Amino acid sequence: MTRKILVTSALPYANGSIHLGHLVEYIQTDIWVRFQKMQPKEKVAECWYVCADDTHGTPIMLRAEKEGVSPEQLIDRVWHEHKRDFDGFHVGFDHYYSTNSPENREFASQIYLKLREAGLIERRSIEQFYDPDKAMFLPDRFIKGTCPKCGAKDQYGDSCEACGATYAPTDLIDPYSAVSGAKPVRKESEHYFFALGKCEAFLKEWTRSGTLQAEAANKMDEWFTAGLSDWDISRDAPYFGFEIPEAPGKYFYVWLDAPVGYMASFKKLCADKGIDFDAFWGKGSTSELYHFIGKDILYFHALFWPAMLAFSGHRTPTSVFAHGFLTVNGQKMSKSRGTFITAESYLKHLNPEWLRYYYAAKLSNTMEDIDLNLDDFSARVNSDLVGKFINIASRSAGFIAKRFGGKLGQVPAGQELLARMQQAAGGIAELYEAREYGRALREVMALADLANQYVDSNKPWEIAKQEGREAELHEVCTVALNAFRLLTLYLKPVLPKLAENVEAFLNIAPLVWTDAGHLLAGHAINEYQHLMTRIDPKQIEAMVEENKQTLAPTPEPHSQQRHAGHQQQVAKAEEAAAGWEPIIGIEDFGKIDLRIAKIVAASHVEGAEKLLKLTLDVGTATRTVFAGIKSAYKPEDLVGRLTVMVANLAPRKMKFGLSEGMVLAASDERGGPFLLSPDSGALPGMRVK
RNA sequence: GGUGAUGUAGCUCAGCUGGUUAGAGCGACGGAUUCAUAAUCCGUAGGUCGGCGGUUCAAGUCCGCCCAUCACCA
Repeated sequence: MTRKILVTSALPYANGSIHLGHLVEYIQTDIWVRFQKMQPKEKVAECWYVCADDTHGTPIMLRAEKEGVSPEQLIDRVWHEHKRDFDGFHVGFDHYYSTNSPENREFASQIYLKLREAGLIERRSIEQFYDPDKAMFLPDRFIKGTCPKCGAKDQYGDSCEACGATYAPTDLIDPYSAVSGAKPVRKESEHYFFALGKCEAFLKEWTRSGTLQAEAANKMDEWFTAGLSDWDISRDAPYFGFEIPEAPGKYFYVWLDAPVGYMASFKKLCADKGIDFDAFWGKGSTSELYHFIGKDILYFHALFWPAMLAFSGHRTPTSVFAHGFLTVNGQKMSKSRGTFITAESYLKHLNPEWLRYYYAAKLSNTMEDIDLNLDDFSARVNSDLVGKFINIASRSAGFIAKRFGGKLGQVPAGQELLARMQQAAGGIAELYEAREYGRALREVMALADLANQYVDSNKPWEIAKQEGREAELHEVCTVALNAFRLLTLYLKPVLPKLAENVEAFLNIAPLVWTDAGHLLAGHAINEYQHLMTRIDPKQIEAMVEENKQTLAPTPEPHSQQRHAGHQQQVAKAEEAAAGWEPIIGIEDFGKIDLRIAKIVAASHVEGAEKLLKLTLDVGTATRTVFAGIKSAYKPEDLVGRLTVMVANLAPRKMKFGLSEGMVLAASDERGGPFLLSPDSGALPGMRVK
């Protein structure tokens, strides 16, 4: 069966730089595509890889305004930056486009009209916050105000970064527009909705028939259980995007036209290369369509997108491949720790293929997060790539050049090592196909170990000193270089640039998978030049240092909307502005009755994630308090110790019982909570002031 | 708060439907070697498989509770 394959990576948003988190996805996809392109035409007739910048939405509009340029100018500049970064990492798109293209406008409109015809578009009015100064509606993230729970100032409209509470923007105290500072007003507007609920039967069917990852299927079940709600697909002017047909002043929400960008990008490629578009996107198409995405945007790609396609007369994706997030040194990427590393700065200091190899070594077909441990990174790359793999060529090539005029000898029929390595081609191919790159590379490195053992046991350096053993020496080095060629072939999807250099060294045509079926003999090769250097830890240090940022006191608002593969997972607490709570007078402080309390009993609370139940002796009375300190303290360690409590806090009814006050503890992103303790001598019931 | 996932040697990870003394790579340590931009080869040590309890003839593998990390939803 001949396969025709179209592959996409999610569309990066055009308001930020590409960073190492994004690259997990593009490298994962690129490896898969390169593997497919190495297959013979009888197996894989065509394999195309397209992507584009995701360019619409409020954040882009406002950022352009802030920079004093038009949105078009902004997205044009970012496109070039993104393209440069992807090229730098050898991500080989067949076409990299923009969602702000005529093709995309056409497809988005067309799909919308088809959905409307199918009765899946509904209109109704909703009330939202509106900025009267800027004359625009405000997304939740652009409304700030005081947290209704803890009173922290300047919190976003969806959640508080100080206390973690979540709420609706309408709950904020003294809300203001993050754009103009004006007090937002409530205003009604008509919105367009995609009736996802009506697609439920189809989606359940699609989920079952598609080859979704097990974890993704679980997620889908969760969503089905929760019920599918309508999707708001329109935004009011001013909005940078496409106007909805026959709806003046209404624009497609950026997430509607973003995935459509896959089609638009491919359409343009078709025009350039004469490819049959409908063979890939038409209803009933027998070609394969795969979307590589981050797990955070599964909802869009496994629910909205297939529904949009199915009810607008298109084929649905063959599969959606979701991957996990990237952590660096076991933690979320952090600007202050210097682990929020941009593609650009990585390329300034390090070799892109090191990262490609390391990611590949960590990747599987699951949605699990992967960790970039910088120490492990250099140890692994140096050991595997330079120590094991490159070393095989380096230790054999000299003899061929010096003793045999740069010409390979013969390989005896049935040579054991090479036969074994050749036989591995099928298994390794299956692992690549299944996106089990980590396993694939483990196999390849096991073969590299065998090759080194072969050289070691045949000791060419000894043979070389003995007269009359030239033929033996020639054979050993020829076998070793053939082993090296096979290893290069197996690593080529991961290390395309290195493979190219090896092909030049061995003086051979670009390697394809079927080349595993034959060996090189009596062939003239070129002089060996070192193919890869080791990582110097200083390079990593320099890169991390360069990425360390002093955080601005007032961070600019950023969009919560996640688009394609945008792992914008920077540790949150750092983004919170540092600032003192409102200044109060002594009389205000006097209202707080702080007392020394002795913990006489402490226990876990069934079903509570963070709470411990404390019984406090405050001298004249006993109080029950639920404290969110479970993460830091064991109940048995607390009994008997003294701490400080707010004795006159209004009792609060909680799910688990009545909490009569609170105990004091310190914490921030560096740790905690740490319970307060008085110096010795203090007794239960004493007032703290 | 709800749901899902993860937690196995110093590090990064394998361990399928429960079944002999729990594995690999890297690192560490000891030896060998010198062809190779200190690479390679041989060997050694390291784990109460997050914790507690349960089911079973038998549990890293199943169940419950707890702890930790992460994600999604509200």
